Amino acid sequence: MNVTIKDVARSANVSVATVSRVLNNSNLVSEDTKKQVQRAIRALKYLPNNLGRSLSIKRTEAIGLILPDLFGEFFSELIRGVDQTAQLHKYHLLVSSSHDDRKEIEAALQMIRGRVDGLIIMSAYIDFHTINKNLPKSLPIVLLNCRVDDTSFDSLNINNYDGAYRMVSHLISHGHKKISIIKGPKNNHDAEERLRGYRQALKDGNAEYDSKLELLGDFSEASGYDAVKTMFKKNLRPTAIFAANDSMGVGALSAIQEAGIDVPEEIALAGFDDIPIVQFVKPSLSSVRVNINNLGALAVYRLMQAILEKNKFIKQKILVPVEVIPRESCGCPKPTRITFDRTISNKLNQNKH
Amino acid sequence: MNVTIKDVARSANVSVATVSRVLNNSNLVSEDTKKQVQRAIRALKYLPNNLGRSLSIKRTEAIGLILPDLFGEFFSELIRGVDQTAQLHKYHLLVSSSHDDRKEIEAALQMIRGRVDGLIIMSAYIDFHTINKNLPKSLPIVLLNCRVDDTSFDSLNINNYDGAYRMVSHLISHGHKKISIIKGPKNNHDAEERLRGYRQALKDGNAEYDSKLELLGDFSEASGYDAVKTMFKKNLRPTAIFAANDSMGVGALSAIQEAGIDVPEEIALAGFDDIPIVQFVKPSLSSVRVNINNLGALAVYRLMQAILEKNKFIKQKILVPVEVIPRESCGCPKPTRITFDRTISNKLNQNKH
DNA sequence: TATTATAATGTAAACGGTTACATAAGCAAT
DNA sequence: ATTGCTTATGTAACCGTTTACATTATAATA
Repeated sequence: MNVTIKDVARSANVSVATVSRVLNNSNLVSEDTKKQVQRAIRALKYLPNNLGRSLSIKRTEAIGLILPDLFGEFFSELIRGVDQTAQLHKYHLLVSSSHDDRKEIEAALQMIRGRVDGLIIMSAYIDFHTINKNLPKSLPIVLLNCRVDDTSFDSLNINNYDGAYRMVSHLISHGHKKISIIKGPKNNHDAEERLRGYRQALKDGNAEYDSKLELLGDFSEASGYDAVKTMFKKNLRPTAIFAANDSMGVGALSAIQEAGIDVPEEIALAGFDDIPIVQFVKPSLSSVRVNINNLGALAVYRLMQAILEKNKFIKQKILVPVEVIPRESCGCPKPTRITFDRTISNKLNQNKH
Repeated sequence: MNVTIKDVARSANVSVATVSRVLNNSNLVSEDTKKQVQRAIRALKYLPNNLGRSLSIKRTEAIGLILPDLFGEFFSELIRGVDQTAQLHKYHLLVSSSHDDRKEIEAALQMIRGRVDGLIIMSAYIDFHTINKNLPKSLPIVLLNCRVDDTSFDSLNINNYDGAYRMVSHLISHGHKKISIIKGPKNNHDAEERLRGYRQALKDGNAEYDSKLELLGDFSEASGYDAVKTMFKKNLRPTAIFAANDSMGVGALSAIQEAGIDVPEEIALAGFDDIPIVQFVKPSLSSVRVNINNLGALAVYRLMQAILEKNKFIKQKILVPVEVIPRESCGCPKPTRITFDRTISNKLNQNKH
């Protein structure tokens, strides 16, 4: 059906080996022959098939990224960071997303297997057993923000605990003693760690602990909005609220303002992730900055090490540091606007041209 | 190195054909033999290699999605829509992003070629020639939001022109005669179409046309903010501003409010895309709703048709309709909150379990 | 001139699967 | 006993590349 290397060889009156050499810029082929082959390639509109090539050289020159069903800017930032870094290493990226239960993730692992030279996995449902059952021992893997205990995998985790701890401590330093949290979704590792940081900060800061102050949320704007509405309905009145991510923080802000309550005078507010939008709401939202782009870049960097050094690669568990960004919503003065990573990366892109 | 089908065959004392039959649930193999083979598979921890399989059956059971340099919520929504629909058809998705010039997109096409059974392409830089040079004639393709003139490709486009036209007409119906636009990035097809709609609406509505009212932007929050700051500095005072996307709309809102000017009383404001956040800013932002999730789903649907019906698939150019959502920022009363697609799709997901 | 090194090309065996076709065994019908 | 059908299995070609090794031609050296 499609034209193959054999057709080219026949048409150019050479062997397939010679055609292959031309394709791979081998210097073991004479100028005349090379021209002749290239003519045939053009004439037949020949396009090499990657499958055959990969099978033969046992490399795909691609890495895989397995993601849960996530939404918002985190997702695109992460993919961008991963893709850009992969391209830097002359690797291509294959993303497979929306895997939110064990079956789906197993299916994803099975399909990606053989198509990539290494794999970055971000999933709440991944574990030693699932990986070992579905992936060859020899495939380099980096786990991203996974719940991982043993040292058999290289792993990268955002220091969610530390970020939450420091942000809540910051609220306490403003004098708050009654601080609510709007929690993230059940079964989400990030959410759990942020909750843990919140609790520890309360304890260490001698602030009030009350399980009623722990409001339910699922990381969406709407859930943050609803959490606050429900809170008011129950006549709960914390002096500060820590939203486990910015989307919920923005939703919460909207609900507080609708109730005619001033932020930060009557209720202080803080979020997590530092998505671009939080600098543009009124008042600007204090948040915990996670450099998602860098996170993706770092994951690829580790993976490339693992692929290249194969046997002598040393697995690590890395905690990626975060940064508290105080803004108006917690009672701090408005800081100068931060330049986005995006802007920086765009500039880098432009330099490439 | 890795264990192959041959190793399994040897270990189970059968031929590779029999092992293959077991793997593919052929009913041409006796129960006893099947058990024996399965035992060997488990014992050797055999994992079939997709490359070999795909090469042999000439199908990959995967589709590709080629994207420009992505940021913001648009892309996560799109990827989700595409992935979910692909999974529905038992297909897997390979995403390749960050292709913002001709060279990069050619590299992407070359790498993805052979690894997928069909391709969805979204790019400002794609054209007939690039596709024909880098992809086999036989590969089914759907173009998404590309600048496409001829009918040689199946294509899907958001009706940007119509959305902008109707939103600006809506502003005019509020009595505005002096309406600014914050434009999107150069060379962006969406941005161009939205600008075209803006201009035509001004003309048809007998509103003032002045090229000074066309402010520069690049779809980022910061650019919307800066556009308005610059506008004030130049003492330009339109009574309404149409931001070519919501991110810029939010940035613009922030700048207007910092100047102590009331929205919508003194300046009305509207955006485009209807990202979730716009319902939660004060005042809520009027916008043009694009059902991105559906857009992705529709693209996959068309592609699956093209893959399955191969020869008898009829190429179309489809314009995806959009919806004007008036909110407070243009002077309309605040509508009831819309349920997100996300929420709907999550519910669908839950039903799957 | 005979020998050896080098350069250009070809042959054929991988890579890891699937599958058309061949074969063999068992059984029922003639 | 022969024939034909069904079921289970094996053999080997094929998918589209790369590449180790073999071969040949050409030039340099003894």
